Amino acid sequence: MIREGGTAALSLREATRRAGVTPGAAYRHFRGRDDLLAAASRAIQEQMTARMRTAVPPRPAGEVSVAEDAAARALDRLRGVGLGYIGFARAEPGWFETVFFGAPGVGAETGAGEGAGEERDHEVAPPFLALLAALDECRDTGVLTAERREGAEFVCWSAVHGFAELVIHGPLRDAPAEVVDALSVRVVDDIIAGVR
Amino acid sequence: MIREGGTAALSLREATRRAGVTPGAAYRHFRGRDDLLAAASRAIQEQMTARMRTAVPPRPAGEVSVAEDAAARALDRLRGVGLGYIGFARAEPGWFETVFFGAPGVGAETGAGEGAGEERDHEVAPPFLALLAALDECRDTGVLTAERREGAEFVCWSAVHGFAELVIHGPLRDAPAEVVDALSVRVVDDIIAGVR
DNA sequence: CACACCAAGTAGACGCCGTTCACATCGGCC
DNA sequence: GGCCGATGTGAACGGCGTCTACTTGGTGTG
Repeated sequence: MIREGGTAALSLREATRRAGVTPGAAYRHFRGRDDLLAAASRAIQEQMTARMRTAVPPRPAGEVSVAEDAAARALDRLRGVGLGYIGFARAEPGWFETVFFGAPGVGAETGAGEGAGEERDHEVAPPFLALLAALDECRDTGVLTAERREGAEFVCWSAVHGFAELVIHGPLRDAPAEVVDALSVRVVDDIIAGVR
Repeated sequence: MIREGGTAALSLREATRRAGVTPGAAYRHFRGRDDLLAAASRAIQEQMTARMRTAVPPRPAGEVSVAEDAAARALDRLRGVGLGYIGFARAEPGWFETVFFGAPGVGAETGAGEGAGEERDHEVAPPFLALLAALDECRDTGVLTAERREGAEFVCWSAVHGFAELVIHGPLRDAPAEVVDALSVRVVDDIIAGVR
């Protein structure tokens, strides 16, 4: 349901209907619609990281790792993470909409959890972890100084996520695919240049 | 209602209730809830551009415009647009959420309008226009080459909009204000560096 | 073996929502 | 003076999320 129609299209009643069950049964497994949405969001994030992993080709078997090659590989990985993120958003806009946006409303009413043992949802999202790893690799291979590494994840994530939204909801909504392709690499390359 | 609670908090019934009127009356002025939301979005965008205009200090009265100064002023204006955008998103997250995201669902079912004279909503948003103007000024003053100017609006908008989302919904949700302040200028400066 | 127990599901209700339709009302214009 | 269009009303329909009391079927234990 999320896949076609986005977050708003997730209906608890419709979900139970498809499961061949009455609406009340859902409350045996989820605290409510929001909880169901959060569970879906987690499932989607796994798919997303998997896709981002396959988007960047695995390191070639040759072990001739001159420092220069290691740096180039780190840069390629960083580009792959960014382009993979954008690619996922374009391929599955409904899923994408849910991932980083689904759970909390705009109000700050998330405080005052019920129990004490409540595990907060503040664990870092897997796709964000992939970005962190790529940036660390850039620092370790000398592509990024330690100073420039600091906070770079926010700059990179901002640009890539913002572009994804631009393509899905914004003025690039119905631009031809080749234009979006070209702009994708432009955004990723420019942001990497700016962050170095 | 949108201001506190975001897009989802806009209820047509509640709106008519506050207006002291029955729900049906709304349909004399709007085609439905989506149309009301679109009207609200337009109103918000005007407020947003006004705020972005005041965020960048007006040009000093001195008319000693060496080319160098004109370039510096163009750069300042570009920074101001970016920081104003982020500032608006932080000050009014509910409004912000609606502006670039309110109207269409994720599906592409916007086609097949009813009448022939239907004016499409593809007119460019005013805050985006402010960005275009700032970038043009950068080109005219030599800050940006004509080649680099091409498509730069998408790179800039991506970074700034993405950062705003990061602050509102993402891992920077409850970061202290000073950290967000510092990261804001980092993002804006890095993206300008990358785009040049 | 029998029994208590508990997870899972059901039936039905409540209040909110968006939307529609037939009907009232009231002001301005020919 | 009578018409008409804009505006609002009242009631209804179906869908939604959520809650509560009640049934049921399997499982582990005395």
